[in-house]
Formats: sequence, structure tokens, C-alpha cells
Amino acid sequence: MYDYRYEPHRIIFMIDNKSFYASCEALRLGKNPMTACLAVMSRQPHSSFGSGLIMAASPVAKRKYGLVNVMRARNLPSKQEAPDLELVQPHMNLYIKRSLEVLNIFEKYAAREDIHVYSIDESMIDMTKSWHLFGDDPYLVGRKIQKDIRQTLGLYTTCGIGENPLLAKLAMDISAKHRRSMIDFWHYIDAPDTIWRIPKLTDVWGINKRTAAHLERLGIHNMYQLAHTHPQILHKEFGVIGDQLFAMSWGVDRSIISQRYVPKSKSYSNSQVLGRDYRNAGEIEIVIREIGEQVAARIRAHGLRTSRVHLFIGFSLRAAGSRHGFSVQAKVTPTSLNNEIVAELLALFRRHWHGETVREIGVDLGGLTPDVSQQLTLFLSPQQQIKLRKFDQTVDQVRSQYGFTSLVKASSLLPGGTAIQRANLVGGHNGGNAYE
DNA sequence: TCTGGGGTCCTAGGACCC
DNA sequence: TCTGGGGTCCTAGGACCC
Repeated sequence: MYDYRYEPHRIIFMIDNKSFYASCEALRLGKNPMTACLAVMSRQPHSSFGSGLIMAASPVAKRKYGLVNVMRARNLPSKQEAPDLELVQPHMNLYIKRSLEVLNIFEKYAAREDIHVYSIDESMIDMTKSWHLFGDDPYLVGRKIQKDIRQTLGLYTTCGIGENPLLAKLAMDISAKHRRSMIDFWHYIDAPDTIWRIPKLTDVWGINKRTAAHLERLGIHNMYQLAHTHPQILHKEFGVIGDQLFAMSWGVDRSIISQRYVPKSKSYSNSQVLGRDYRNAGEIEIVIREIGEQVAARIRAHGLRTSRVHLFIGFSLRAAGSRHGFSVQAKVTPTSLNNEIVAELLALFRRHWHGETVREIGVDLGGLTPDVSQQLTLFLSPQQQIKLRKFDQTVDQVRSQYGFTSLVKASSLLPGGTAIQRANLVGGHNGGNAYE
């Protein structure tokens, strides 16, 4: 048995909003999230029939009609088969607002530095220092927070509690989500009855198909077997991921939430699956420019410059050839200028594209540094550079005040441009109004 | 099956340097 | 010549998460 004496023994809450988007929609329509039968469907205008995406489904819709998240609209039951299933458009801005409201509630129970927002609907709270202020047992405190959120916002949450973040996450994913009580507490010493009994490797956070298949090849079919495999073998097969897999099988995780982890590399990206196949270089380049300028505006808004420009092009599956696309990057002199960023993207595109039919385009700007000093270049006078900066900044300002479409490049009006259609989207989905 | 979007981490292998 | 070795940086691609 593992000696857990020197592992952290904290009280970590992992709280997840049950069917978050679908619940926000149910409440918006004056319904109860647990009894409403609805799904949130995102559809791009001008895309082919049946191409909609189910972003979220309410618990009843999942149970009654077998809906799953990120399901294609064409797989939905028909109107006759599911007469009471309601399909609604996403309202991304509303979800963002609700998410912040949930965060406000968490801040009543713990210091901001002890809260880690993991995603729009999941947060981790280190309650070690504060749980006893709210009850006699962490379990009861968890229920109290759940009740608070339900009474204040109408949202239902599931809560995993653990002695470290990993145990809390597993308690939530594996157990709390499926219990009527919607809460569970996992301790190190329970590993044989909890972690080792997880039925499928892919149920575990961090293990997906590929890793599971690799483990299966080694004769490891469950967490018990993983925990009883020599760590050296795992290290040889998986590198540092192997070390991590072994630690996970014993519930070991030494990260501390208040010690903010600073990611080595941060980047901003936008990508889109095009509504149809693009074959013409000019049309493809319009979209590359649009996406490039969109990401460039984002880094400017954060006061950053990029030193690594990355272009991803995905080919249409119908396109012949073995390449399914390409993904290339180039180091550049740090810049936040539309012109320079787009020029580099187009150069990358022209160098690597050989006429294939394109269906997906993505731009990622990385190697970010604060946009403070002016980098001199050989090609432009400082005055010209300052002028370009001013121009980009002015456009950014007008757009933030009057909306993206208040100022649009003429090229975006040409066939192929997608920026205008997508101007009101948030994360590629309908933004709606936060106050609807 | 055919096409959602945003993000991070890890690794292998090549280039280059001493 | 049947030729050293280590370190670092960089790119492409894989894997996973929500």
C-alpha cells in the first residue's frame, strides 16, 4: 500500500454546473433545468442541412431520448419520435454572465486565490482554510454551496470533494455526477474502492482512446492493473505522462491551487470549419486574413505582441491525397500589427498549399510578450510603423464601441469572406444578449 | 459520419553550435 | 575514416481537456 503520510491532505471542492448551457436556457424560458426537455443547438447560417451541433442537452433530454453533448443534429430523433424535445439557439453571452455569477457565490466561501476556474462550468476551490467556517463537515459545506447556487441562480451543481485536486475531480466525474445526492468525497485510503473500481480507463480524466489503447497493448485494462504496473515500465512507454498515469492510479496529485501554475506557453487562436469547400486561393486567403486580424485584435486587446505565428489548414475529406491538412509556424520579430501578422500567414499558406480543397482554417499567435517598446525594423521607418499601429488601434476602438461590422475590410464582402456572418458569434456560436 | 471552437502539454527529430 | 558528444533551439504532430 502507498504511504500517503507525506501527501497533501487538503479539502478541495470540484464543482460542476449540471448541463450548464441547457440549464441556463431552461431558466431563461422559465423552466426547471431538471424537468425541462431541451437541447441547445448551434447552427451556422448557410451551412448544409443537418449540420447543426448539439452543444448541450438537459438531463431529461439525455435520459429520455439518448441525447449526448457534441452530437450532430442529423442524429436527433424526429419531431414525431420526440414531440416534447425543444431545440433552442445558444446564448453564449448569457452563459458567460451566469458563470461569473457562480464565481461570485464561490467567493463567499473562499479567497479568490483559492479558486481555480477550470472552464466555463467547472471550478476547483481549495476549502482547506475556510470550510470549518461554514459547517461541521466538508460534506455539509458542499451541500450548502450547492443549495446557495440553486436558490440564488436556479442552477444545479455536482460537487466532488477530495484531499487533492485530482481526487476531487475524479470524485465529481466518476461518482457525484451519477448520484442522486450529486456530491461525494474521495480520500486517499479509499483508492481500492474508488479509483481502482472505475470501470473503463477512458472514464478517467486525462485518459482518452489513444492512451487507453496503448495501455491495453501493455496488458493494462483498468486502474487496479495500472497501479500495480512497475512505474519504470510506464515511464519507458509514456515518458513523463507515464509517471503521471501511475500517480493518478494511486490518487496522488501534489498541486496546490493558491500556487498559481504559470503556463509555459500561452497563445491565442481562432479557427473555423468553413460552410463549404474552398478551392480558390483568393477565397481561402480572405478567410486567413479575417481570422488573422481577429486574433491580432485579441492580442492587442491584451497588450501583447506575438513572436510565433501559426497557421493550420485542414483539407476537405473529399479531397484526394494523403495529407489531411498542414500545420506550420514561423518565428517572427515580435509584432501586434495586422499587416505583418497577415503577411506571415499568407507566406506560410503560399509555401505549403498545393491546390488542395480546404475545409478548415485556424490561426494561433504564440510566443507572447508585453507590447511595450517599439521594435525597429529594416523595412519600415519608425513613423510608418507608428502610423500602422495607430490605424489598427483606431479600428479596434471603433469596433469595440460600435461592433465589428461598423468597419469591415472590402475584401470581407467578396465571396468566401466569413467575418461579417460570424461577427456576433462568441466562440463560434450565437452570442445573443446577456440579459435575455 | 463529416466537419464546432479554444486551449495546453509533450515528444521526436532536425539544425546548429561548441 | 568504418568519424564525438552534448546542449539548445525549433518545428510538426500527437494527445487531451471542456
